Amino acid sequence: MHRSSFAKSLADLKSRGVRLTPQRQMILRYLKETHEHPTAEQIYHQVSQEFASISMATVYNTLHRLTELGVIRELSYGDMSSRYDGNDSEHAHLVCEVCGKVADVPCPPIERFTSPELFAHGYAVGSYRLEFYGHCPDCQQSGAGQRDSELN
Amino acid sequence: MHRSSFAKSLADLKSRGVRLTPQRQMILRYLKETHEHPTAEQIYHQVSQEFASISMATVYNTLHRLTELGVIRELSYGDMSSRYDGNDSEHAHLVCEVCGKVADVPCPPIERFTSPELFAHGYAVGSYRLEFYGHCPDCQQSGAGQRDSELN
DNA sequence: ATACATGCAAAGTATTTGCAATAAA
DNA sequence: TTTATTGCAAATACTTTGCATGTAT
Repeated sequence: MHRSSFAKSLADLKSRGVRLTPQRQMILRYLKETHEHPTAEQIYHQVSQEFASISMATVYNTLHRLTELGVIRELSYGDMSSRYDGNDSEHAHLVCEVCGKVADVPCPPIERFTSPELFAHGYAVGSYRLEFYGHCPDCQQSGAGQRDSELN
Repeated sequence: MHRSSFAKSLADLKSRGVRLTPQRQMILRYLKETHEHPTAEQIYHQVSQEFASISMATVYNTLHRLTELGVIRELSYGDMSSRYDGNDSEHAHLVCEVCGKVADVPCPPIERFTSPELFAHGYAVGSYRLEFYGHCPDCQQSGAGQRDSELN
């Protein structure tokens, strides 16, 4: 038996002296338990059900703080709101350009696609992002495809 | 001698029946000639010098159209405005998280990092994006680092 | 000639901020 | 008790839209 990813992150944050308000715990738990890559809006909606008075400002505050602390990831896109990912292990994403759904895919270790030219620029690289864009199975069959709003 | 990337794209668009207004040509030329990955604002500013009456709406319209046509790429980020890339060949980016500067890096062919799991999801993948985040040489030495606004 | 692009100003959306009230440590 | 976080409302930043005018083909 191993502790949930949520419990692990929580302990980690506590040991780092991060203040753990109920709001933060709920947001973190939700992100660690879902695989949905929700938007701030969806997180707000979800967490509101248990904690009615929470505000969007707190949701955004918390998401930034957790991202900065490295326990979640922010995925930003040009034409839709950012999505948040509780899976902090190394992986890539499959993004549906029609409905916005995001799926996780395993990803080769970073060394696989780093080149000497990369280092030649002298950047101190801390992280990377690999994403594939396309149409998900649902949106391929339903000719027109559902909008970003409907499912995902 | 080979035709400039701009001339090539222009001919390509013409043959595809795309209406080539002076505004569009200027924006496209600028993007094909710079390696700066400018924002919409920067493009507007630059093109305004030759074509004073151009509007932001036209800049955005054009950027979307050109992206859709596949001759440029849009790079969106969470905390700053999108940047546009006239280099339509396969490559990755090095992004400075301090000043926002974006550099091109060669990138292995897509097959190098696709896995069976990727296909198992059934997505029809059309494109991908690979980005490395870190601190550029300039921002590493200048301890505090310049802000997104200053240089890049 | 005509469909499509432009430019303006107004609207929209996502996200951020200031600040007084509140609660975690 | 102290200092960071919350929640509200107002503000900002970026991007999009409606519509009358203009223009590339």
